[in-house]
Amino acid sequence: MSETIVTRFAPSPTGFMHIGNLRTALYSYLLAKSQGGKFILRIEDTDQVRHVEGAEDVILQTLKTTGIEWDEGPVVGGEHAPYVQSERLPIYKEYAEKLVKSGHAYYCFCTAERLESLKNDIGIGGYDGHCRNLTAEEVAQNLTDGKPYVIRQRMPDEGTTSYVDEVYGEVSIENSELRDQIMIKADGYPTYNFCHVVDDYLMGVTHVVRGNEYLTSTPKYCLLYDAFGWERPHYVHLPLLMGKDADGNVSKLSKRHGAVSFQDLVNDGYLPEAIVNYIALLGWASKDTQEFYTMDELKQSFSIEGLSKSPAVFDYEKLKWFNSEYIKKLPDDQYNEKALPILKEICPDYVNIEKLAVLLHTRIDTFGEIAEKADFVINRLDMTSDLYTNKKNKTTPENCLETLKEVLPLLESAENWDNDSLFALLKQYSADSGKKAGAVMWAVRIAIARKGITPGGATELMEVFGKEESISRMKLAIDELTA
RNA sequence: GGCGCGUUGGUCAAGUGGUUAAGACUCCGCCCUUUCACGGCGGCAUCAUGGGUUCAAAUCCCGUACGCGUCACCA
Repeated sequence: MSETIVTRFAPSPTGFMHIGNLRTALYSYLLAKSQGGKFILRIEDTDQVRHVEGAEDVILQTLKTTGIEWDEGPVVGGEHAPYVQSERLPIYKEYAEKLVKSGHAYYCFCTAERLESLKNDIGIGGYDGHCRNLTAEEVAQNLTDGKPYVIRQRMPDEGTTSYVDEVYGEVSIENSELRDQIMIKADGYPTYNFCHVVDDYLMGVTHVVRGNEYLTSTPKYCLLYDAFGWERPHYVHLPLLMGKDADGNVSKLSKRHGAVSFQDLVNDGYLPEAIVNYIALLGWASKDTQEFYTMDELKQSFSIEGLSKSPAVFDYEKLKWFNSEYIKKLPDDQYNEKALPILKEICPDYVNIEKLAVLLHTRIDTFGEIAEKADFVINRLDMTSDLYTNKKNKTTPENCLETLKEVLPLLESAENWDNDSLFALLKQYSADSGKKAGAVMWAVRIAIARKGITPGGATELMEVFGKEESISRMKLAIDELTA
């Protein structure tokens, strides 16, 4: 009988969801779901100093909108409740005491000052084991004296500890490298190093999926499992997500590289589906060349073998491409639901925003770009007459002026102001006048748009502007060219 | 600094001893075309480095370099 896979995502509530954390959650979720397993969400809020109010909601909300559903955890509950560590304090205390009794842990009464001076003497993070061998009487005396204390894990003096990571293979560390880390802090809260082990065991987690910053500290956790006599879980460490700065240097993805939280990305106009699709492929790849994945397809395809060992650089260009593809695939009603409110907000009343939205559909990478792409609609841009010069169509400011003067009355008397009618009208003029269609279109488009690169052609834009504004703009253009 | 992990084009990557070293993004060119975009076609560009092992190495071994991570009463 093969065991049922149980994975978890255990974020600490910091107030925002880093994209790297989201990817960890995704992989953890996918690993469970790819094998019909269970996925648990647990909140690790043991750092009271850095606690942020309402931060838990950000986590829940992000997972919901990305489609990562937890089988056990906050809101949905489960047989291992509670799922918030600050509500599990007695459990950690109990298990820590067990280790003290068995000799795998000990009380430490060293003051912050003493620890600080140690740093100067024996280097970073050193602890000299000062309280390692206190007698039971000394401990009891200190306790009755009310001295503050922590509980430390007693590391073996010699030997090595190793484990086999599912991604990186065997990892071995000399026990002499391991510090007697703190399990229970002076404020009674446990540290991550201790409580995640207890919780993972108690909750039946079979596969620990997390970033590879834990790769070298995992032997300490293995030792904890051993001390309790528990079976060690499988470890799946993930390559880190990197960012590249202006100088081309890479480092762990952080705010200096741009928007790095899920919410930032959404606010910039990225679709959750596109974000998930992109980050799924940052550090994982399937054997085939498929690029687009729905969450269901990811659940089907995901496997540990596809995980990469080397760090991946987050590339905003590729995210943009994914996003533009997802926008193009969006059905009209869903696209309009997002685009129309933005256009309504920024466009003058005479603008046909429905038509403009259609033009923009295949031309934006993010919804945040709409304002920029539509700037010429919102304002009459400053322009110079050299925009009228186009080599391919052999246009010049002079011949454009002539075209505009001749076209203006035709437009003024036009009865239908839709794209097809306007296009037919200008085509007819082109045939009658013997001018190239492209040249006519160019003159009209520049005159009304006042911009070289526009979403859509001359007649499409006239439809967007409506008759009155189009003609008004054209008259302005004629005046400027004449002067 | 000690320890650990990593290194295929600018980026994401496939590749598990014999391949013309896939594919995608970016960039460039061409076609389509009322500009731009979309779409279609094509192109530039990669196995960090030095030694081995082997008939044969991007693939296996060792060294070097570089990068990253980690050494907290943070997670």
